[in-house]
Amino acid sequence: MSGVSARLIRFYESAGLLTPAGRDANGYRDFDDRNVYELRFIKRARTLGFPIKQIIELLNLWRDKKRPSRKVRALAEIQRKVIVMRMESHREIIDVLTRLMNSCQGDDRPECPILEDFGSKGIHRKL
Amino acid sequence: MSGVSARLIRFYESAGLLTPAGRDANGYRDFDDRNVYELRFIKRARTLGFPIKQIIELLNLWRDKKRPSRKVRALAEIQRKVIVMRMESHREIIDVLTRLMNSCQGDDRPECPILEDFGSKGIHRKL
DNA sequence: GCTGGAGCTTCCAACAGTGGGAAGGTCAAT
DNA sequence: ATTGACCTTCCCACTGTTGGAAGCTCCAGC
Repeated sequence: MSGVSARLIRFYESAGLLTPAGRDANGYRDFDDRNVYELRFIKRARTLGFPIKQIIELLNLWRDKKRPSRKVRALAEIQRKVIVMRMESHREIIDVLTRLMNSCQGDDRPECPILEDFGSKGIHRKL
Repeated sequence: MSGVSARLIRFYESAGLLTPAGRDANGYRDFDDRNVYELRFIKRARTLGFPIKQIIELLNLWRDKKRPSRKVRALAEIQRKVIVMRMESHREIIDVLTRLMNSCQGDDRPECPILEDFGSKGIHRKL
């Protein structure tokens, strides 16, 4: 129902994300609507790259009916900045890799500017 | 000289990346030019996001004087694709977070479209 | 010489998230 | 009653990096 694997559900529960599910007489977990909702919530937040700790905070805000939406927005803003920074460094990496690949013939000869770049000293000002 | 922490040097050595450094009479590692070169190589490759296993392959190619540059280029190409894919998913995440943030007032009231989105079912076609 | 501090050595643990597997219990269908 | 597919808990692996502890060594100051 949530699309989360049994394994991961147990992990989320032990990590304090998920409200522990009730147990049947045989000890099996009995998930209610709240659990399913939380799991979808967690899955969505993970998809957006939120780390576990942040998701705990988000869930606490969700559970608090009197939360100020300001706090939710602040968490989203932090996350956005994190992802933007990562994307920028990815952008740089792609630029460098593209440049290196263009400089390398990629044939049967051993000469390779990529390997030379990797070992060269002091060229890498920024990246 | 390489800019790699002592800790990480030992890890790289144990992981089979770095040619094991010679030892002095007291058991201390005695790094030579080759070690320093390899460490700079590793550092550069890590900066570009290459995982350890790929770096091992790259170092093996570097050590092989008769390597075909084709192989080096192929590894760089794979890595480029990996980073491009990551960047694209980051791009999507940023779009979603930006949209969510714009939809949330971010004041003292509890209403928050971000939380509502996280728990809603079936809306997340792609992201 | 003796002591302190800063290096070195090793091993063990932790982080974030998953996945993999073992060992045992339970349930439903055959 | 047996089989297969679940459930339960546990521990381990992985990515790369950092942290600590315990013990040794080196050098500088006194």
